[in-house]
Formats: sequence, C-alpha cells, structure tokens
Amino acid sequence: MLQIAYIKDNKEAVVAGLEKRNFKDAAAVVDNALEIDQNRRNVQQELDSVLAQSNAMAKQIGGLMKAGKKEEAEAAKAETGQLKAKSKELDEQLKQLSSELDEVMYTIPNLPHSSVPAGRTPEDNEEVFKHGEVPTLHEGAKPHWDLISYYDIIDFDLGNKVTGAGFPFYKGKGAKIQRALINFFLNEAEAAGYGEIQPPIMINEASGYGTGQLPDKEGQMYEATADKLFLIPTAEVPLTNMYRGDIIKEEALPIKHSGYTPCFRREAGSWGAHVRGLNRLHQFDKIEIIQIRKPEESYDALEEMVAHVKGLLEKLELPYRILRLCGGDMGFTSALTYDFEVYSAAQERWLEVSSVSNFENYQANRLKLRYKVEGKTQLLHTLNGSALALPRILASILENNQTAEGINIPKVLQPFCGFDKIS
RNA sequence: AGAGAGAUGGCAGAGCGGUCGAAUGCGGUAGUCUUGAAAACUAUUGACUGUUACAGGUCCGGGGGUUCGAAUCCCUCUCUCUCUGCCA
Repeated sequence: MLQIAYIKDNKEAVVAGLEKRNFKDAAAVVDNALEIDQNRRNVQQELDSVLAQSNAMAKQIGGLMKAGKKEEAEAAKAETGQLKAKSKELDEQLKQLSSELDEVMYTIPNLPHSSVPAGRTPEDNEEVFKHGEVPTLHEGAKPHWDLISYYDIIDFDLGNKVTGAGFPFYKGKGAKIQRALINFFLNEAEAAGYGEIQPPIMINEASGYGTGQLPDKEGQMYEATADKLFLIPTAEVPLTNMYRGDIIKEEALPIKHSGYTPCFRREAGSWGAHVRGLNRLHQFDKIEIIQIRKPEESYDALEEMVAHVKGLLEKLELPYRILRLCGGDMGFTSALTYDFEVYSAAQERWLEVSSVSNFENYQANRLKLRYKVEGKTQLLHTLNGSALALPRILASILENNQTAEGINIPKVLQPFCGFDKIS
C-alpha cells in the first residue's frame, strides 16, 4: 500500500495519479485517509502522554516500596486509577482509527509511473514494440483446441471427468513439451542470473496480504479452508513473501529469483470463445521471475526483465508485441506494467503470455521489506514478470507451426523434447 | 495423531513481578596498536512510532487478562523441538 506520510506530503500528485487510473472519488478518498490519520495521530499523542505519566507513577511506587514507605506508596496507587481508565479509552479509540485507516489504505491502488498512458480499457494500451512475422498457414489450419484432440496431446474431457473444467490432462508429446518448456525457461532464467527456487504452492493469509491478493481478491484463489491456506495464483506470492518483514543487507542486493510452479485461478465469471482451450485455465504452469531492488535501480531492472522475456520469445520464434498498459488496465499494485502478447495465427488474435511489472515500494510497504542506507531503513522496490506462462505459449506454438504434415517444434525446444515434430 | 518441552536482540543464551530494551558470549561497525594483516584493547551496535530538533510512546512468538507496575503470573492461539504412532 501507499505510505500515508507520502500522501500527506504529495497530496496533489497522489490525486492526479489515482485519477489517471480512473480511481473513483480520488480526492475524497485521499482527504478521508488524511483526516483519519490526523485523528489517529492526535489520539496517539494523547495516549503517549497518559502512558508516560503512569509509567512515571509506577516507577515512583516501585521506589517507595523498596524504601519501605508503604503508606506513601498506597496513596500514589490510588491516583493511578484515573490514568488507567483514560489510557484504556484512548487505546480503544486508537485501535478503531488504525483499522479504519488500514481499510481505506487497502482500497487505494498504486500510483502509475509517469510513462503510463491515460485510458480505461485495453484499447488504450500503448504498443511499444513489435517483432516477428505473422505466419501464413496452410489450407485447413486449425485452432489449437482442435489440434490437441486431433493429435491427442491434451485432454480436456478427461480433466472434466477427474477434476473439472479448466484442468486438462497433458498426454504423451503434450506432457513432454510442457516439461521441455519448463526446463528451457528455467535454464534461460538461471543464465540471466535468477537463482532458481522451488517454492510451496500453498500460502498462508499473511503472505496473501503481503503481495496484495488479500484482502480483496480472495475470490480468485482456491482456499483450503480447514487450514486457512490458499493455492497460489502465481509464484510471485511465495517468491516475494520469502522476504516479508526482512531488512536486507545492502550487499545482498539485488535479489533475483526464478520459480516454476503450477498456478491456480478460480477465474470466477469468465467464459466464452475467448477462454476456449488453453486460453484460460484453472490450473496452469508458469515460470516467474522476480527482483528486489534499490529504488533508484528498479526501472533499469524492469527493462532488464523485459529484455529477458523478449529473448525467450525470439528464441521460440514467436511473433509478439509489447504493450505498455494504460492507467485503467493496470493491476492494482503495479506502477508500470508491460504486457507481452504472442500472435496466435489460427485464432487470429493476440494472446497475453507475460506481464512484467514494477511495483515500486507498494508491495514492499505491505511486506515491510526494507534495507539500510546510511543507518536508516528504507523500503525496497519489488518487480516481477512471467517468463513465461506455458498454456498460451503452447497454443501459439501449436497453431503457428502447424503444417499439413504435423506440428514443428521450435529448434530451441527440440533438445529438451527429444522430438522435432508432432504428427 | 498422542505425550512432554520450548518460543527473549543478527546468532547463541541469561533473566522468572519493580530503575530490564533486556546480562554475557559470538558476530557487525569505528578507533588504538601495526608497513599491512591477524591478535589484543577501547568504544559502539535492534525495530517501529513520534518531534523542526529534543522529549515521549510501543515491541522479549500472536491475542487477551491479573497488577500501581509483566519478558517474568494466568488464559488462549500459532509455531518449533524431543519421544511414540503413521507415512512418500
């Protein structure tokens, strides 16, 4: 979340930033937060002075007891009753105000970076880069959902039977190409300096709050209610929460990790042609990369991550474009997001395969993730990106590389697969 | 899953109702000595909040209670360890 002190000092910029995001009633929400904060501080100060008084009294009584002056001690005791009542009352007010402030602060999204275009919908996103040729497909080319059943490599019906919609089985060469993609992506990440992590795929509530899935988006996660654990929607959650509450030593920076995990998303309320086949699943595999950076380095790190993802797509020989998301389309916690989209030739549309974001200190503030500069603790910046999510990559490989004789496997994947064609 | 023990500063570990934000050791930082390093010695070394600055306040796993006063007593939750059971 944002820091209230920052809002206090930069009120106008904050309101302007929120408006760029089309955040409703920005000025009123900000004013409300500042007012609650002011009240909170007033109560805090009053409470502090009451506590200071009773601490002093208690010490005095202690001294008197030691000196054996029983009567004086008893007299002093009698005086403390009022202070006690007062502090209890103030303490309750303080708790009330603090939780009110938290509630408001949790509803305020991150401020967009200056380069973020204004806008409301995906149409307002700005295309900043494009690469590769859209292939011309042979007569009778099919979308991937037809290809996978024709070649019997991914089975949705079986998934329906055993689990439910959106939980497919990968079979034979389908399973092998998954494994190949995972290895390829992890190796590439390792080579780019991202230390490989295999994190848990369930997280507790505190972690959900840390990266911003909670308190708002619990409906997006599968929950194991008996233990109050959640299946992760992305490896970002465990990878970033590794450092929750930490004060990082400066020499340990930058921190760079990769992690492969299955990801689970309930995707409540999505259906239709655009979510057919591999386009949207409840369980899918993804390699995530994250960075934890000093504030002044975070935008260079973002570019570095963008370059990494570009490299992956180019090695896979997929046509892609990069969008800078507009204020209205950006995630709640992000300051700047680049989406990567791969062209899917048979569906004749762009599919989002990666989202690379700088959260600046928005997540770090919730996480209390800091480092020390010249003796002072300062919030770090967190970044993450998909590198990459498998299903749509697989969809476009299948669609773009299909021929009348079968589907060609991209060269870089062949050593991992052990075959060069699905036929 | 059952029984027992425990949770204290970066780490180890004392404290078990009053001046304890917390002994001591290790580690870290700075200095003295040294050509340099090591050793030794000296000093310093937690976080949060707050103030222009000082002051003040909070934090000894989390939450609640008893008390004038709690790291210390009570309740509760969570976690860890040991033994037994089960198990990839």
